[in-house]
Amino acid sequence: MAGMNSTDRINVPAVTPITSLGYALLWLIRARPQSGYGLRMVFDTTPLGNYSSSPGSIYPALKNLQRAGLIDNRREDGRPVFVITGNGDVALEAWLSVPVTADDVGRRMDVLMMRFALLQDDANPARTLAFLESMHGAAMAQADNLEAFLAGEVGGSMPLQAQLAVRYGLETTKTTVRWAAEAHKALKQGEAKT
Amino acid sequence: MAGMNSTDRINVPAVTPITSLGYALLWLIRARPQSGYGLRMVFDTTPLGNYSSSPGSIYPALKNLQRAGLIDNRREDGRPVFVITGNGDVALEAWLSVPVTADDVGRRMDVLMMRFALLQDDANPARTLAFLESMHGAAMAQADNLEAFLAGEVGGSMPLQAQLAVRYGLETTKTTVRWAAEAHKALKQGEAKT
DNA sequence: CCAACCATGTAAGCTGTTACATGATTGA
DNA sequence: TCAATCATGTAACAGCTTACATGGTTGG
Repeated sequence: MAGMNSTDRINVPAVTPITSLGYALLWLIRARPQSGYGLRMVFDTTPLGNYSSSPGSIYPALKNLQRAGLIDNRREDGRPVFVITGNGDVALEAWLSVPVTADDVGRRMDVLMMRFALLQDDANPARTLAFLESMHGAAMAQADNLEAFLAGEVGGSMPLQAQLAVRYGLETTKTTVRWAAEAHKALKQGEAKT
Repeated sequence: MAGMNSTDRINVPAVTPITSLGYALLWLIRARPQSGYGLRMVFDTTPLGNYSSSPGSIYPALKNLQRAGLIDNRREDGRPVFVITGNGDVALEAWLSVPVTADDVGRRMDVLMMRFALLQDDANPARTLAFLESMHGAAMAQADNLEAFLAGEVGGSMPLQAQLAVRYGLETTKTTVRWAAEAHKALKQGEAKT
């Protein structure tokens, strides 16, 4: 047993946390069970979150989802397909429902926009509106943060161009506030028509 | 020599390309020669690009700059300081002068804003204006790209919420266009006053 | 003398990417 | 039969981050 340490006998790879790419895959699989190859083709032909369609991205993420018990690998009509499990559905629902934070708005707008796109045709239409409301509130909070920073000790004494750079972040955040309000209105109108 | 392969005798780490963090360090060192610790403190007390002040970020980047011959490690009054070399100055000047592309605007605004902040008090004031003009043009090009995409085959047939997500990118880009124009005006006015 | 600061480093992880390799199936 | 498509995988890298470790110096 010389030279053996605790990791030597562990051959079961750990389940790492599900990433945004993982949730995108989960959503696609729930919408239509398909193979890894099929999923890659989806990423190839649509601008889904800007993720790469290369195997090095997709397959490791699928392995991880499977290890986490969120998807299953079956064979239908001789073709391999991934299907979502009960746990997978629960996890996806939970992720889609997480409230938006000011930090999200400041640093992960790309992920938020992907979540918004995945909420398309959601079983519970109110959830999309709740998402936009949450985002609207978080963006306003983030705008307050940035304004407070600029008015404060540190922000106010920065060189002009550093201040202008922060001001750009503020303008972008305000754009987010406006967009969330407009998207909310657009969806509510579409809803009323039904 | 059994078991030996070509990598066994290579102990000189390769010089990897200089990253945006590297250029930020280079700029700070040029402004004032100082130790790695001193640089960390700068990242600690200012929001420089949102980089971490942790040693795991700074020291490897400094090593790389040194390997590339862009900085030197000296000792002044018994204290260690990094100083910029002639090559370092050339590399920094070149990086600060690179034209802005539409892709930069779409995906690396954080880096562009850091560059803008580093142009503060530049030896050549016209360069800052040129940067903003370049950014303005690139942002307009990017806005055209997004509008063309939405009007086109693929974009037009996407689900509503995916379209709204792209539209968010468009609004953000338009904000960039406006900001660049306003910053340009602000800096020209400040220049005229002198 | 010892807490606080100065100074530098490594290991592991995160969340992907590009590039390469491999084989099965299938329709023309 | 052979090119195209279907299907899955690994290795290496990118550009950081967090967490941990390690010592020297210095002022009170």
